Amino acid sequence: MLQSKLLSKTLRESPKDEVSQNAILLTRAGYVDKLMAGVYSYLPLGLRVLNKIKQIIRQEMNALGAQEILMPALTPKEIWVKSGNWSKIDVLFKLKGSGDKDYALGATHEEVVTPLVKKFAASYRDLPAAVYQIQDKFRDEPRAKSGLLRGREFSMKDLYSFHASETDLEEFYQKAMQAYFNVFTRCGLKARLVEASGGTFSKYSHEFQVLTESGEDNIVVCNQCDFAQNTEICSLKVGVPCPKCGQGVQLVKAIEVGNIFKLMTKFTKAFDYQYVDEGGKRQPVLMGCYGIGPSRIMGAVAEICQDAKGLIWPAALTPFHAHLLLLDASKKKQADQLYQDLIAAGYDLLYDDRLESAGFKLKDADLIGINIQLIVGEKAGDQVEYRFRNDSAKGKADFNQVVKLLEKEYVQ
RNA sequence: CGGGGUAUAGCGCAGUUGGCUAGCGCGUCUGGUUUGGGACCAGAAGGUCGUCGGUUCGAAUCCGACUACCCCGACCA
Repeated sequence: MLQSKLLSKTLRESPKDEVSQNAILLTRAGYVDKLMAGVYSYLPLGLRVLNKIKQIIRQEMNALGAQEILMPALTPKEIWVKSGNWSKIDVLFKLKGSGDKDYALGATHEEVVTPLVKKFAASYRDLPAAVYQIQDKFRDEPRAKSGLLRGREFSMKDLYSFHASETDLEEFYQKAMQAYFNVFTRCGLKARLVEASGGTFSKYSHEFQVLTESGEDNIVVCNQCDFAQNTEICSLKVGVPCPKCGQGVQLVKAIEVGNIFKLMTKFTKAFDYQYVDEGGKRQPVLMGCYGIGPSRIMGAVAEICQDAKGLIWPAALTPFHAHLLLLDASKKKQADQLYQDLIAAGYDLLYDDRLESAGFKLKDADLIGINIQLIVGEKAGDQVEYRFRNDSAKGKADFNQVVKLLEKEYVQ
């Protein structure tokens, strides 16, 4: 991709109406554009990152044996009334269509998925069943804030599992938990499993929290063991002994990036979903649900992976494998050739071919934060200078060495 | 939904004891000189001053209402 053609423009100054770091940096670097409070457009750079996150999630969900589907975002009032959530979910976006018909925009999809799976998985032979989708969710938050972290429309991967027995649900729940850890690790985040309330769903749930000062959630954690609880259910005071290992607990801030629940029969009862067992008897179906917010992961990574110069994308999420910078116009042929050759070798490059000063391009590249910078200029002669944005390595290399470098970083 | 703040060109801002043609920086366009850490010179385009109403000879400026956005809180399937 030629940067001269890329639809985005970096901003020297922070947008006036953003305070959160993720919104400031993603806006300044040209990844997103705010349409209204809590609602963002993803520009080409931002969409690439978002898609990489979604792809990682897809791989982990597929490995779990879940099948990807896509449900509608526009839903009829009736299903929400049936579950009781028409009045219980206060952030539900409700709207009227012609003929005065009531609709809701999907804030979650139990109401759609439960009757859906019921149609196709009526026998014990069909269970367990697990389906997921990646779709935008709509929640009428009383106060959207913190950039991508709390929006009114945001990307969500929601997985639902259906089981014939509690042990089967438990087994899947554990596997899903591991898959979630895999997702966060691959996205460059250290997530912590935290016990939390289940909201209107179930008594307790597990959240995946990324510890950072810029988080919105308060959690009580033990540094010695894996004990962690959200303050919404935790009554422990700072410094008191950990109920699990006896060491002192502390209060920290965190960003919630995932949440899993055992719903048991809450929705299968509401939608009268039972399966037929080996003996021909009808039995209750047990259900679990598992959510991850790709856009929130993007916000969390932007919040954490940055320095004074700009963003620093982890290798797995970088919008392009490398950012090629032409700093000396007289070497355009060399840079063009490198660009063509690396594309031919299968890599995604952003090529800064603009007629801008060297300093301008270097500043821009640091702000955008692509994992590796490849610089063609006078310093490296016929070679190319490479630099990892996270400062882990830099040097000079010829074409073959650059290919090896990229291979090592991106091809496993 | 309570409290606080903001609203002037694409972005960031100045201008407000009411006054003539609403400015500055960045960005954009034209020409020229530049090119290793956001270059320089010359010229140009770009504005219903958030919206509606009021006061006035005259409103970006004063008054009222509304809207949007940000922050704190409440809320958070």
